[in-house]
Amino acid sequence: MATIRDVANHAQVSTATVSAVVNDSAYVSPELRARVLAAINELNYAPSQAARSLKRGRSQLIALVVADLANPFFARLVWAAEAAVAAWGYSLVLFNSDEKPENERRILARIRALSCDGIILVPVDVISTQPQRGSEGEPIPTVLFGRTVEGQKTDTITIDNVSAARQVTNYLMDLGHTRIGTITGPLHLTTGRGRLDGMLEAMRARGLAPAANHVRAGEFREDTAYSVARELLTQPEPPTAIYIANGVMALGVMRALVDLGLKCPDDVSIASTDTIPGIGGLRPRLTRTEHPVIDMTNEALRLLVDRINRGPSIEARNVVFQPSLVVGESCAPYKVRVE
Amino acid sequence: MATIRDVANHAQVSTATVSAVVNDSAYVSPELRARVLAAINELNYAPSQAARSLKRGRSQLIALVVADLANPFFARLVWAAEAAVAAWGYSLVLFNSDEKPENERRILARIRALSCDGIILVPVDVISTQPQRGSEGEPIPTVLFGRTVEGQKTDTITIDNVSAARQVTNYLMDLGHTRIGTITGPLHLTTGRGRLDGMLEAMRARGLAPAANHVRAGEFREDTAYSVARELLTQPEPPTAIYIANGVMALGVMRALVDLGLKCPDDVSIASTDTIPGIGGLRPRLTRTEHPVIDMTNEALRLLVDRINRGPSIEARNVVFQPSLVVGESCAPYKVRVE
DNA sequence: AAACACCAGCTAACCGTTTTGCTAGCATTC
DNA sequence: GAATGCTAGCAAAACGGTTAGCTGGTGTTT
Repeated sequence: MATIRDVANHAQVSTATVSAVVNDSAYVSPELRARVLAAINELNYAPSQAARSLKRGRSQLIALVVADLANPFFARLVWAAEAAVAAWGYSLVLFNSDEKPENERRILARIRALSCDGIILVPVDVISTQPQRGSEGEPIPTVLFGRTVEGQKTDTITIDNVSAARQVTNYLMDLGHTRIGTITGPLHLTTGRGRLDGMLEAMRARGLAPAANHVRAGEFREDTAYSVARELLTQPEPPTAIYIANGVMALGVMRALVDLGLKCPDDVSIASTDTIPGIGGLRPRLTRTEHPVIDMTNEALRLLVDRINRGPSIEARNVVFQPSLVVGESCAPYKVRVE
Repeated sequence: MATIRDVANHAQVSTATVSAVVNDSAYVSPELRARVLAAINELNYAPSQAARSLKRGRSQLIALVVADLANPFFARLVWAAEAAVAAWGYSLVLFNSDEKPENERRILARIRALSCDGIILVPVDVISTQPQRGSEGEPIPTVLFGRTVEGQKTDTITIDNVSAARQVTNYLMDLGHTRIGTITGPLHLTTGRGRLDGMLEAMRARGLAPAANHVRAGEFREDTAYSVARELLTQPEPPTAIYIANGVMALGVMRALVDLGLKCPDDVSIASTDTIPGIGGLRPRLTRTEHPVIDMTNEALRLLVDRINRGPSIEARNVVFQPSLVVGESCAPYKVRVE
């Protein structure tokens, strides 16, 4: 393609002038500006991002690293992030760590090589929550999304997981349920841990606690949740209500119910934190918390771009979003079961 | 970060030697190689992708442009593409044209500026199916995905839409249905057009045709399909079976059924081309065709990388995948309706 | 009219790689 | 021992932009 020099020759000006026109970085007389623009048009010139990156040390690339691209929650994040990134004039480079620390390490090295200007990271490994050093030695601007570790020096965007779980659990208890089971996510993640903690806390506040065999690990996965739900519901004294830690697992539980011949909410009440897009169209509608993914993503980008422009001097900011309870038809008041 | 010169100084060799070691592009004595590797390690050196891109004219970036990132079908494509792109040693830059030609134009310009090595494009506009000229003047290697126009000079990966529609329609007719309605996609897309054509063709082969008011445009969207399905089913003589052109719309139709108090498959049979992930867990299971998205994506990348390496000389290849019918419980044999 | 300020536009250095000659040292051959 | 071939490693020129610093022409001030 045409280079800046071709344009300069064609318009009878210097490359500096062409650059000034392209970037609006200095005054150029209307006459020359017109000549340059004409030449650009005629030669179909577009500046090489590679050359720019090299000289400026900025690539106009923002990396998004998600922990599980197959999960609709993250798919939605990707969707929102693409739009936000484009709106700020960057391009989105997408990576999937697939919940594997070794992938994450490889990806972060690649991001460094690409000299991405910023990272939105759903961290898998604790190590990765430490700032990544970039090509200048100072850390690459990073926003951790969704998950954190305590005492973070990085900007973070999170949801109040404890509150989410508390809201849902309170709702179930308000309906009279006391024998409540739960299917949790991985407890080494703040999303998994916090949601279990919130549930336990809410029950404790009313002098309750789930039976030990009513607390099961579902790994945030549909198929695991399916089999765990079967176990949970086929034991001698099954829970009358189940709190499920995320939307994908709720789908698995619904499936288990149908396959076990159980009716929701007649036989068992189901409620979850987090949802999956499209599930809104299904019946019974799930009682769940909704997370403002779009707002969270936009805020993540606002923080990130701000940090890119203002450097590491400013304080780390931790923004916590509040989930909201959306009541569907998947929960019924507790009634003594007729055997 | 450390540059190649830092490494060269530190190891007491020239930059050329460091380059040779890093790229394995020339013989370097074991002794020097060891010194260089040690220096690289010590300085935590990683080559700048920007400088490489500039010099080599290759960026190791592959662009994926999808038409609608909110659609689970494309979300799945993104998931598969990220993995395939990484496996070939590239990074994925993601764009969403949101079905808007003007976005697509902007995106293609951006891709050119980034000097991406290849493009996987779900085209929105006919214009965009013409090859994009890159920084050397020759076209950027491109694979069109899912949709095409006839007489294409570009590599394409498609599904046999006509066959998909035919399979589903035949299945419905085998069950005895003759009054079959359909909710179509946009007819200017080959995916929309082909599926309608396949349905009409299958019916014509048995001397049938859908009533004019039983053919409705659903725009491949959940909400549109919902309202269109309501119209379709509340008219005087509703269809006894509906063929739906994609998975997202099937979800909308299911929702409409529930809201109208109709039972599937007792009151109306539902079948679709294409599905959405996660829908497999729901009841009744949808009768539909499944599209081998992962295979299609892997093949797309194989073609793309091959074209990147071998240039524009080789013939354009058009690979057509076959969908397969998956029978669920959403269809019942036709029976005379008891009014 | 001399001195000066101002500024549009140019020249050239630089960003960090890759790669094309080139050099110099050694081994082989007559 | 001179001529030749071979090759490991180097110096330096790109790649296509950005930008600091310079130049020379114009306008203003005294």
